[in-house]
Amino acid sequence: MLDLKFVRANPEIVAEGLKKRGAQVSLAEFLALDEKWRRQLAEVEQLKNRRNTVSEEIALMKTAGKDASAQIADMREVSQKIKEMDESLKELEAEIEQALLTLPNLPHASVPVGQDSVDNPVMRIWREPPKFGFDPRPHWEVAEALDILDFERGSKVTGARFTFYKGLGARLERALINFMLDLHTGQHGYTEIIPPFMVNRESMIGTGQLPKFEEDMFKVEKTDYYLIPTAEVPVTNMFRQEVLEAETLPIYLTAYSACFRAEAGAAGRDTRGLIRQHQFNKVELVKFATPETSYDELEKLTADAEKVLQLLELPYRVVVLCTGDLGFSAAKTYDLEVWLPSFNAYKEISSCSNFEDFQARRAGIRYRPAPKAKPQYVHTLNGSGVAIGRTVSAILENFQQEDGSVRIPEVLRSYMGGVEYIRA
RNA sequence: GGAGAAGUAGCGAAGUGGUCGUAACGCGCCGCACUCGAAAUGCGGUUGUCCGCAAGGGCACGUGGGUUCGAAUCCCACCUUCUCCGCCA
Repeated sequence: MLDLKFVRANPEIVAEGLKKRGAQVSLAEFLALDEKWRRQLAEVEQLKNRRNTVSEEIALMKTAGKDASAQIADMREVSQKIKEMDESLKELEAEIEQALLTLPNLPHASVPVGQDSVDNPVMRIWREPPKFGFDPRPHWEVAEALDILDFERGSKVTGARFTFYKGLGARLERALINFMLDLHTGQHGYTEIIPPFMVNRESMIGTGQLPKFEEDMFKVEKTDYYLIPTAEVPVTNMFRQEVLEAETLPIYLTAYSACFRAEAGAAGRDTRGLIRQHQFNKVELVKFATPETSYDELEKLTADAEKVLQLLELPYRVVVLCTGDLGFSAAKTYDLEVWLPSFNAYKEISSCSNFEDFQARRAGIRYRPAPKAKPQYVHTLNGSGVAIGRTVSAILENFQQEDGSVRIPEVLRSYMGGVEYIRA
């Protein structure tokens, strides 16, 4: 959420930022609404002041044994007026709140202006894509030949975009989760979290999934709960409506969770394989930082995610999302894209963002810069560290052998019970 | 799921219709004094937020409603925690 005061004072800066994203927003209407609200607020507060003063007088008169019926009758009218005005004020507030909640974050100055993913500049490339002496197969074919993924039964038991992992396939998924958590906790200084996989509506608003993207979520019937689309939601909301002590920052948390996405609008895209599932596993990185350090922290967080791919020997590149491709809540985002031979392209496997105070303002996450100082909003960051299902895909495709077996990267073997190759 | 109890500042806790919710009292924390220094002791300070150029106001006692001239206090609904029972991995 943008700062109302900032929007009020700098409408042209806000309008420009939103335009760079390609968002069509009329600020004039919004500002008029705000103006109206402030006018009414001043008016009703004056009435409340009068009510408070006179009520005190009534109390004094009563204890003195005097008749206060004239004042009481007077206040009855004032109170009625206040009630009416409070109601209309509440409606105005709700309108402003709604407008504010549906405005996306402003891009950081360093974010390149562009329309869509085609305009995302490539920052760096790690390892060239592999060359095969044979026709490499897509991961779903590799996996079915090895009997480690069962897409058909997933569809039967649940529906499209659900999958059974089996044998060494399941083992590989579990190995990756453990490897990544061990790396981030052991080498990168993160504290491990296992969060709830369902959250309430407040939390979804806190990180920016709601109110705009309801269709992308799975909602649990008869409750206020949503299945989490990423551990970012519960982990960031851990400190919702709290004031953190400055010396505790930065906070580094890493969490494994299953993630659930309705994938509305994705019909027909990536229908085969593990790339686009309704349920997938992910190890997430979340940081809470001061505004002064948050962009350094973003670089470090991205490096932490990259380390996973490097140790797994997977070729990848890093792009910076241009203004038009930036997510709703993010001020700046780096995407890590892993090479997938079956796509003959790089595919997103991690998205690392600095949200600045956008989420913190929604969720009320603050810190006290100094012992006596006013609380300030923290900056929140997160990134996949990394998506597990897509990593499995990348391993199956990049490390497949001509005989159909798949080489397990060195670093994973101890997690795989010493297995070096998955064979049929 | 059933029965009971409770939610007030960083923590404990008082207040049960008006005369001070920047909230008694205690702990903690900050400053000062005393001291070579510390401890102990004494004195002072210690919520957040909104509107306003300011002066100055408004709001908040789990949350949301209601009653009243006036609600932490009375009424209703909900949330959370605790105790007991039931069920359960």
